[in-house]
Amino acid sequence: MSIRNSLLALLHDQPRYGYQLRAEFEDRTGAMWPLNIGQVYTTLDRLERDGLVSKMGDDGDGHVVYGITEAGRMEVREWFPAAVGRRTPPRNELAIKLALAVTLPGVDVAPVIRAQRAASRAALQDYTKSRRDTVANQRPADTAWLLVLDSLIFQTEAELRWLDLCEARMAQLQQNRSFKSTGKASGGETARRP
Amino acid sequence: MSIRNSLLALLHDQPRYGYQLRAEFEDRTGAMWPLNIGQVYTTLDRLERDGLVSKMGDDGDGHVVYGITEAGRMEVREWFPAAVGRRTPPRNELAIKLALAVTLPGVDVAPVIRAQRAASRAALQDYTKSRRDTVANQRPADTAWLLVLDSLIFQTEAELRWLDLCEARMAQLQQNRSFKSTGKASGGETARRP
DNA sequence: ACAGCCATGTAACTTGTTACATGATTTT
DNA sequence: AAAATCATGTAACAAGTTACATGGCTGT
Repeated sequence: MSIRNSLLALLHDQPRYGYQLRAEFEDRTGAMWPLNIGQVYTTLDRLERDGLVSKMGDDGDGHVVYGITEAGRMEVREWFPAAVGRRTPPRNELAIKLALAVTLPGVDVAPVIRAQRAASRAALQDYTKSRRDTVANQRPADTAWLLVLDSLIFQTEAELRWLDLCEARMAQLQQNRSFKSTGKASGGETARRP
Repeated sequence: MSIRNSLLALLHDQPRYGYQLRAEFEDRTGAMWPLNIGQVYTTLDRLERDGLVSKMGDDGDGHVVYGITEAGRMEVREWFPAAVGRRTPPRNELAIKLALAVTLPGVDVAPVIRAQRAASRAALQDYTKSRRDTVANQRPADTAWLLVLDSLIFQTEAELRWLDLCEARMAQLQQNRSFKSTGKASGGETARRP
């Protein structure tokens, strides 16, 4: 849905053609989420099918220019203020993976956490470096790209903190098991089988 | 990919049938990401097509039980320690939306941020409440569900902090524009047109 | 008898990805 | 002349969602 809505928002601003749409999108997101050009054309087809955009013919340079329709404008006006991801947040593959790792027997959780932490740390460093470089350039046009970078940084930091918590929780569990095996059952370990 | 890998991981533990797979998945993720039963069957078909699982026939109760193959086991052993989302992180719809909102003329950013903040705050409260309830129950079986909740909480907190930053950045930009219009150009606003 | 859950599936659909074909224009 | 980039598209595919059909079994 992101791409569809993004292209629509760009066309809400002004009519554009396929290649332009990709360039504008990647300008704003700093090419963090590269947009395949094929995707642009198929999405434009679908938007046209749904009556949200329409071919406006040539622009003099032979480009196939699309314009937004009234129905499309309405969609954009609804999209922007509509909060995202309220109902069911998008599936978090990392969270799912660790949830399975800690509950399935025979999976060694520690290396999973370690590998992810290394990757997340590397990503965070990359983002931070990009941020330094971007700020150094001092180009006000990069406002959007900076926001995207900040979002990625915040997210990754949260991920790292969560990984720490996972590790600590696992250690705690191990300890609890030790206590139990030495006779000191913890309060939470009430028997539940009849 | 999450679902496919999750089902495979569950079958790596032991053979199961469709309904069971959904139940096990939702047990572990606390039904935060509900799994449509139809999806389970189509995914099993694809896994079988790819030679990662195979029908093991009946289990005595008439259930269609699937088992994992050697190829499937290898996939699972690769999946767990493989870090997630390194290359291109999954598209963040909120980040994209705000990046477009701040760069497209004619979009009022403030209400977009406000609406999202309200929604995120509400979500955070829900998660926090669920967490309190779950901890109160003191059932050790909920370890995975707690981790998932913590992940959601961390993520949402990061989102809220990021929204604050966006708002501050916007205010700053406004101020810069005022300065400029009163003749005091800021350092970052170097002219770039030839 | 009927409602509701367990259980297995199928069909049609959406968004998004990848690979390929084709030709024009620009750069080296 | 060759290579790269601009530009438009198509075909095949993957993952996931939704709605529907079907039948057995259980509890009221």
